[in-house]
This record gives sequence, structure tokens and C-alpha cells, in this order.
Amino acid sequence: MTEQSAPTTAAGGSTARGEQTRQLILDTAMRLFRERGYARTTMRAVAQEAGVAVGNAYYYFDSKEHLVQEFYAGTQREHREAAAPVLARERDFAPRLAGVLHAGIDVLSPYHAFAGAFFKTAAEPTSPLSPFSAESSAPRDMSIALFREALTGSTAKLDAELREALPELLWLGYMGVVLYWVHDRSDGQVKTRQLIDGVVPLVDRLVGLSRLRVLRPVTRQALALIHTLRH
Amino acid sequence: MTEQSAPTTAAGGSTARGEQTRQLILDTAMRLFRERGYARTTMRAVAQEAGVAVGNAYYYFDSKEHLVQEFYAGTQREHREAAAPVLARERDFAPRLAGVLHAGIDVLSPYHAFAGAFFKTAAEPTSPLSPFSAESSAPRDMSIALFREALTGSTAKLDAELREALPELLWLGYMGVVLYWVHDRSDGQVKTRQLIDGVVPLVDRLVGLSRLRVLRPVTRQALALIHTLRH
DNA sequence: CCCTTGATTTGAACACGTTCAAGAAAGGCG
DNA sequence: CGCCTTTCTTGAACGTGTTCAAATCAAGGG
Repeated sequence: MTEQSAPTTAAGGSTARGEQTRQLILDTAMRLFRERGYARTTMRAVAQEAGVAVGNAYYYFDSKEHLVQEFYAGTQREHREAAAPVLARERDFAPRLAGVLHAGIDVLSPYHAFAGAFFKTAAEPTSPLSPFSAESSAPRDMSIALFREALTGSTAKLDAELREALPELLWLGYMGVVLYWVHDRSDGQVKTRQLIDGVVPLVDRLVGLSRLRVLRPVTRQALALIHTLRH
Repeated sequence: MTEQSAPTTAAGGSTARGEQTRQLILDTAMRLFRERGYARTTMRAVAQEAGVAVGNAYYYFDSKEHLVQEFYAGTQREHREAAAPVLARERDFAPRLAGVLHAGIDVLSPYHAFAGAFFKTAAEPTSPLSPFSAESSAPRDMSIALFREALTGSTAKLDAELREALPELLWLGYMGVVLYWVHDRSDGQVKTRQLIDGVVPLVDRLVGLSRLRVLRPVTRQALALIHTLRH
């Protein structure tokens, strides 16, 4: 509805007058989120620390939650970069998948304390911040592409139809891992690392087994279900 | 911290003085949630419609979100009742599981419009309302018990260790179904019903296959992982 | 140089969730 | 009945996210 109020987000080389102000506010907000957490960071504090009026922050960002969406888009890029080395090095599916998953958690780590607040808004279906929403389709597709690359760049052999559908399933699994990570209270979120290291061999094994005669019907049935649900 | 302010929630036959006031406020809130949705229902409106002061609502409920927790506990009971007939009638695992899942969605149906707000708070790990939190362990355990009954009351044959761990996994899957349902925009949430009807035969099939020689290692590996993560 | 137009910036004002000091009502006890 | 303690009830006040009419600034055009 009120979408055209702020300058284009995606414009790369734009040098509009307020661009630095926008960046200043964003940087300040991210710093305060890290330092104090999401809930204890007030918009007034962000404005004050950035040296602008509170209304000015709302000129560039529709809401406090939209500040978080910028963070979301940012980690997407970082995730890709962090995963690149492993994807360049490894050829087997398992280490490639593990690399991508670990890279994702690596990137998120500094924000573990306030990631709860982030996922809180993400869970709301009506919110444009939901990872399933249409508004989030760009970063989501980029993330899915990352998992597709982990798969297609590997030596894994699998059914063509499964190869098509798997990246999205892997992304869904990644969302599950992140959800686990958000709730992970262990030191340095070690448990999440264990989850990744434990689940990757399983997935790898199942993908390999999916071509077996006994499992073929199950695979087809599952793929048919996904197809049905997609529309 | 401020836990002892309100009268016992779980007390069944308690006839404390304010019990009717408490119920009045709760009923009013639930009605307004259904009518206007969660966000557009203000605490002032709840208080006014219930004919009490706003502070009085906070005497019985620690926060607006805690009103939702009551709803959570309530649906738990209804779920059990709604699933009872199917569990009494069917003996095969698949229809029993399908029955329990459909019953859960049946009970939730009237609240689909504001269920998003419910899951929003549920996703926050620090919130006592999270289905994974210690505070929610009572309703969670009841829900898991329901899935355990669906399994143990059936004729399904399976590995002892898997039989032990499966109910919790089924509950986790149920959480996934509910998450899908929350995001389900199809008419009458038909898609969710299709998801249930499609996924149940798959689970049933996999449970049966889990005793096969080829799958035995995978099963054990998965169970070991779960055991590791549990502590 | 002044005027116009649009982009930016301001801070007071609003609505909401929540808190709290103060009071009212209900028992219990002599 | 009078007094005390506990339970309940009140509504003003606080802090927060958000809005908005007005002020300021930048850049051209005349």
C-alpha cells in the first residue's frame, strides 16, 4: 500500500541525497540490535544515536520490522559468499551441503541474541517479512539457488524429478535448522552444529537410496504430493 | 518472575472469588479475537466489552499474549476430544494418524484468521508461549501423548526404539502441518487437508519400511542423532 | 537574485500495551 | 459490631511504535 514512500532499496549505484542518511540509520540500528537486542532498542534511541529525528527514520523505513528485513537481505549475500569456498573445493554432495548449512549458521552467529525477535516476525504469515511471503521471494530464491548449486555441482546421482524438487526441500530443511538454532541455548550453539553434522549424512544416504527399487514408489509418491500442493 | 500474581490456572474446581471475572474477560477476548483479529483487539476494548477496568484484565492475565496461551491450552483439550472417536474406531496406524491430524485442524479452524498472531509469539524462543518452552511442557506432553496413543493403539509393527521416539517426531510433524495451515490461503484450507492425506500414507509406508535390512542403518543413525541432541 | 518544486527533516501528538499506587470489597476473628 | 488481612478493582500515567502537518533544504528556471 504505502510502498512508494522510500527510495528504491535495490538501486545499487543510486546517489540520492538521503542515501547516506539511510545507511547511517541502518548501521546504527544494526549496532544497537547487536548491543542491546531487538526489544530493548527503541526507535528513539536509534534516531538519537544516528543524530536524526525519529520521524526521519520512518521516512526511510516503513517500520522497525523493516529494519530487520534489511538484515535478512544482507545475510543472504553473506551466506552466499561464506559458502563459496566450500562449493569451489568440494565435489561430494555431503560436504557441500554441510558447508552451505554451516556457512549459514556462521553468518547468523553474531545475531543469535536477537534472532528470536527476527523469527518472531518471520513466523507471521501476513507479514511481508515471512520467508514464505511473496515479498521475500527474491532472497528466498537466492537461498534456494544456493542449495541447488550444492546439489548440481556435486557428483550425486539421482532421479531427475527429485533433482528438480530437492533444492527447495533442502531450503525448507535449512529453515528448520535455523529454527532449531534460534532455540539452541547450548554454548556457542554447538547443538546446532551437531544437528547439521548428524543430519547431512542421513540426507546424503537417503538421496542415494531413493533410486532403490523398494524406495522408488515412496519417492514418486512424495514428489507427487509436493506437486499437488504447489497448485 | 512475577508468576504468583494470578490465581492458579490449572485449578479445576476452584471457586475463588474472581473466577467468573476471569472467565468473562477470557471469553470476551476470545470473541473479539475471532471478530476483529488479534492485532485490532485492544486491551482497552476487551476491558470495556467485559465491563471491567483495563488494569483488572492484567490482574488475571500477565499480558495480552497470555490470553492466547489460554486458547492454546483450551484447544489441546478439544483436540483430544475430537480425536477420541477415530481412535476408538480405527485400528490401522494410517487412519488413526490421519484422524488425529484432521481433528487438530478441525479444532483450530475457527481461529484461522488470527492464528498467525498466535504463531508469531510461539516462534519466539524467549517467550513462555513457545510450544518448545518449559512452560508449555504440560500441553505439549499431552499432545505428544495423543500421538503416542495413535501409534500404540494401532496394529503397526515397528522397532522398539523407533516406537519410543516416534510420537515426539509425529508431534513435530504436526507442528509443521500447523505451520503450513497458518500460511494456507486456500478455500477452507483444503491444501492442508491434502497435505495430511498425502503425508500420512507416506509416513505409514516409511514406518513399515524402517524394519527392512537396507533401511535399518538409516533408522538407527537417525535415532542416534535424536538421542545425541536430546542431551 | 528570487521563486517554485520536490526531497528531506523535524518534533509534537496519537494509540496501544503495560504498570502501579491507591482504594473497595470480602472474609475472618475478637 | 469493629478491626485486620487478603483479594480484587480502578484509572491515571509511562514507554513504545507510528503518524503527520509543518518547516527546512537543494536545485533549477526565470
